[in-house]
Amino acid sequence: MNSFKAKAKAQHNIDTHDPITVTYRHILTTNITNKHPLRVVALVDSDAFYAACEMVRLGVDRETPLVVMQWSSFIAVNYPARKYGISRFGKDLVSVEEARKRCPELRVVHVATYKEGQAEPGYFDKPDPLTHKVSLDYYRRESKKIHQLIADSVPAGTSERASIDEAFIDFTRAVLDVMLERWPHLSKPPQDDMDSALPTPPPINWDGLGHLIPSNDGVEDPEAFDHETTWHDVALSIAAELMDNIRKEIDSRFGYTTSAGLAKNKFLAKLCASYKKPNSQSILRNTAIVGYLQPLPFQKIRFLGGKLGQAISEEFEAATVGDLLSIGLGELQSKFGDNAIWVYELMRGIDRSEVKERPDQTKSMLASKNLPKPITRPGEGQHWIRVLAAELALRLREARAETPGLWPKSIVLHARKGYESSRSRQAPFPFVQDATVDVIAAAGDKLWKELVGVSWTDKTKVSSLQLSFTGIATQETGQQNIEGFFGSRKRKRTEEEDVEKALDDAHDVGFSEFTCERCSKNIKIPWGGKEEEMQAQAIRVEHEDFHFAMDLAKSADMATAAPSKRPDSRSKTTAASSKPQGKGIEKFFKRR
DNA sequence: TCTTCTGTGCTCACCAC
DNA sequence: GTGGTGAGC
Ligand SMILES: Nc1ncnc2c1ncn2[C@H]1C[C@H](O)[C@@H](COP(=O)(O)OP(=O)(O)OP(=O)(O)O)O1
Repeated sequence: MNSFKAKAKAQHNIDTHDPITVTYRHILTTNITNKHPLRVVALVDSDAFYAACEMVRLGVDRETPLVVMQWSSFIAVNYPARKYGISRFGKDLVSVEEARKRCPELRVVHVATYKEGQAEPGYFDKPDPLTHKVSLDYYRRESKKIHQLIADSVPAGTSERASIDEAFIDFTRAVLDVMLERWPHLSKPPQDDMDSALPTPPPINWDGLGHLIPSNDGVEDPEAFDHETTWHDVALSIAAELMDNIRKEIDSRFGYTTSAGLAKNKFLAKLCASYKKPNSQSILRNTAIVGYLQPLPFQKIRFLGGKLGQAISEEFEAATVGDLLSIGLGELQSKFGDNAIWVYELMRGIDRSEVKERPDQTKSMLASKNLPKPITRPGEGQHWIRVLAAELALRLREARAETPGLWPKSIVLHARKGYESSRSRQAPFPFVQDATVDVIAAAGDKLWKELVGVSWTDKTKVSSLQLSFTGIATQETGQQNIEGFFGSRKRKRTEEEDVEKALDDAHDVGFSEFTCERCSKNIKIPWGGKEEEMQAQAIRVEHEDFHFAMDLAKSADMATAAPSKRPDSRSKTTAASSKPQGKGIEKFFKRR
């Protein structure tokens, strides 16, 4: 209930979010900043996104409980399934079997995987992590469709892709447009005085606009809960209408339900989006901000979950945002340096960060594989690099189909040995007509040798590999020539041959053969069942090992001859000397 | 569902050199 | 530009 009262308002200035006088200038300005008094930001989040994607793909009913698995863990659990106590993090419920026992009608879907380095991913009931590689491509594509629809539904440049299933929208511009359309007199300031205050705002009917987070700000008098309507509330209600329309459109067009939060800035929008889920939206009026924040344990807030939050909590014996409100800025600064202002403001719901449009295309593309059974032979590495290359080839091809000029600047290979942190090597990725598996794998192999070649021993175990493209952008001039990039290669392959070969890799029947990149030799491999596949793989790995050994001999010579690259320049610039312990509090920005 | 937590597979931002 | 880290979904 929100009665429209004409009582004189008592301005309390302690509350930063108090109504400030909104003028005609505010309504008519074309320059909307993050300080605009009617600023409204929304955060939209798809409900149980991967699970929703699979429900759409399989055409299952909305009420069907469904989980998405990645190996043996739940990566997404839809809301019907959550009712059975199945959760992503459940410690009392870990196995699919248990989940099925609790919920017999549960649909269980494993994410798509590449089997044995095939050219395209497929769905398997119980893929083997030793031989398969996860593909998240479908979710990225669905995400893109949703973001495109959002971007097309709001003024240009007012939406931001925040993650695979989240987007921010700055509704301020759109809201002002609606206001002027709905109340034309707002464009005519009395006596042409742009700085005169707007008339009293109209009453608002919040019905159907979402969940209003209560304005319970700790005041005892129930009358005090009933705050007067402000122009910012009007702005929120209009944004809520717009948001609701967009959410309905996402649902009817693509079948995805979403939840949204609406508030005066990004931080608060994100925070209130989770107030009520799923398929719902929540509204945080300025009068409700303090009340909503106060009981919140601040260590749940972004960036405060780690050491900084822990340090603050110990220093001030505080747990909630409310506990911290009594700490002055000076005191906070004396203990926590530059971050103090940012923390101080956040605790008060202040966040000036802008909603900024991000290019649709990501700047990097990563294909990675954790190796449950670490590899002990370099040839196995080449096998997995080929698998990763196949995925990158497909994804780059997709991206280029949409944006033809796209090309990555560099290719990077990361490898983790045992429990050490991972090491990487990168190289330019010169333009070729078509990014085939072969071209990418060859570049990856080269990096693989640089990375582990000279240092490979009997005891070397590589437990993780990541191959990625970085600096993906539409191509500018230059670097059209690949001649000499793969020095050892004699024969120049045509694009058609490359495509053909990539397809062969996946689809040949009976007895197959592969052409070795290095020696151009055609090597026969069995094809057919699981058994044959394993044999084929063994042959491939064997052959790769052979080349690797040859290279090793070569590069070992080179290493002793020219130690310019990488011998032990490491040992000098490590730990003690290199890190100035982070300036100020930056060292606290490490989780856990 | 609702004491945010796992490990895996991502993307991005930032830092030192 | 290269290589490493941290943060979040
Ligand atoms: N740590 C992770 N590793 C891999 N994938 C993740 C991880 N966290 C989240 N995802 C994926 C699966 C999720 O469906 C998708 C969106 O994440 P998120 O928004 O946090 O949860 P959700 O969409 O599954 O549920 P909710 O409805 O609560 O938002 O991203």
